[in-house]
Amino acid sequence: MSLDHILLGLLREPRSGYDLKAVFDRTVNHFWPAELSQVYRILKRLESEGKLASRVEPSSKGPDRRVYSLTRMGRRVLRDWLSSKPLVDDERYTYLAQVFFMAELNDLEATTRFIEELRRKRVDQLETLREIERVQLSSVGGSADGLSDDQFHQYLTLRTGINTMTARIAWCDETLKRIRRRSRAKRDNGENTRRRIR
Amino acid sequence: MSLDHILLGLLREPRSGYDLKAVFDRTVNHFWPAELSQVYRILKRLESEGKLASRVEPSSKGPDRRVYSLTRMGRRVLRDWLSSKPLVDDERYTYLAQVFFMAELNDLEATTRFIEELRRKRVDQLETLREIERVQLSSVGGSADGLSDDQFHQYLTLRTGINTMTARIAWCDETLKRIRRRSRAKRDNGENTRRRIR
DNA sequence: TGAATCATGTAACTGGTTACATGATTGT
DNA sequence: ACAATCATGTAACCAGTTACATGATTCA
Repeated sequence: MSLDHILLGLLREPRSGYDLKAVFDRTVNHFWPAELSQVYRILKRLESEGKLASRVEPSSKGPDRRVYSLTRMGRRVLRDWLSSKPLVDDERYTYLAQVFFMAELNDLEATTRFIEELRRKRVDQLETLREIERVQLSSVGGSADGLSDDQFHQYLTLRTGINTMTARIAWCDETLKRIRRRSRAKRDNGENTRRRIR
Repeated sequence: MSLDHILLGLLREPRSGYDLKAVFDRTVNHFWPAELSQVYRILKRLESEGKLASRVEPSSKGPDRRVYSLTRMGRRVLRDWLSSKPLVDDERYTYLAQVFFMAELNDLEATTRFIEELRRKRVDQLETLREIERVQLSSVGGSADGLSDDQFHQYLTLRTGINTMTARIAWCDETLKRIRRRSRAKRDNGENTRRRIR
């Protein structure tokens, strides 16, 4: 149901589905990616539920646009959702499932390569977030103090992305260290064993 | 497709759906929760795809059990998946969507209460993870060095949970601080404005 | 005797993705 | 002429949840 509310939130200004998708990609994408097809379906349903109203407008460029705006009911639903408790979702991480079973490969170097590759992806993601942060802060003079209330709340969501991404990179580093320590211990142990056997 | 592979992973020892669910809840639950109904459906499909084989056994307690085990193909599929690149999923956070639009309430104290409530949930989750860590480490003498290869990889997934949860709690604290700073600035500013108006 | 646990499964629904269909306008 | 962008939508599929049906065994 959350995409519903995100769309209501973004529609505090009237927009078309196509516009909405563009705004989406620039703003909430980092914690809620969405496909255009899904956006259109939900807009339609929200209108049938009375939370949105739409009118068709000619476009300056390309075909007619269907522009949606909040109804009184839509705004009420949005505010009720904002006033509710923090909604914490289940989280699923495929790559952790891979790590969990990776002993099956019986190859600590494979695990190392895996973590290194993951680290690269995470560094990329962090850089993207930091870039957005830079743009956002520079538009208000470089300090978070200059943000409007709206911008401030949006900025907070960016900060948590940066925080967790940093923690994940730290986990990669911690993990690589643990693997090295383990490999060392194994090698030493192996040598001792061999020596004893001879 | 990940639940598929997780089940294959857990089935390195033959088990029934019911057993599997119990193991699930004790082990991979923190990064991949699953419902029993879903487990049964996927086991059935994996068997029809030739990745699992099953036989019915009488139970010591209750009705007959259908015990699944890996086929050669199942093991190959598991190993291929483990050998592939880290699979990083989209992440969706409803509570961040709430924060993102929360300026609509025009009430920084509401945001404060929201973050405090969230912090409490996160502290609970962290405590759960730490408890699992304690149990796991104490079973091998308190140090990660005593873990088997399998246990070691499993322990790593626990560590990332602990890391990110800690980062999220830090974000709550950082956020509460930012809000206080902002409220102070607003109050001071408001007083100045009022004074100037009079 | 009745609750808890063991055990397997189906059906209806939900929220998402990918692929496809259609077509106008703008700039090279 | 053709690619890029603007613009809206449908259909098929997929992975998950919730609710329900069924029934055996064990223990208080």
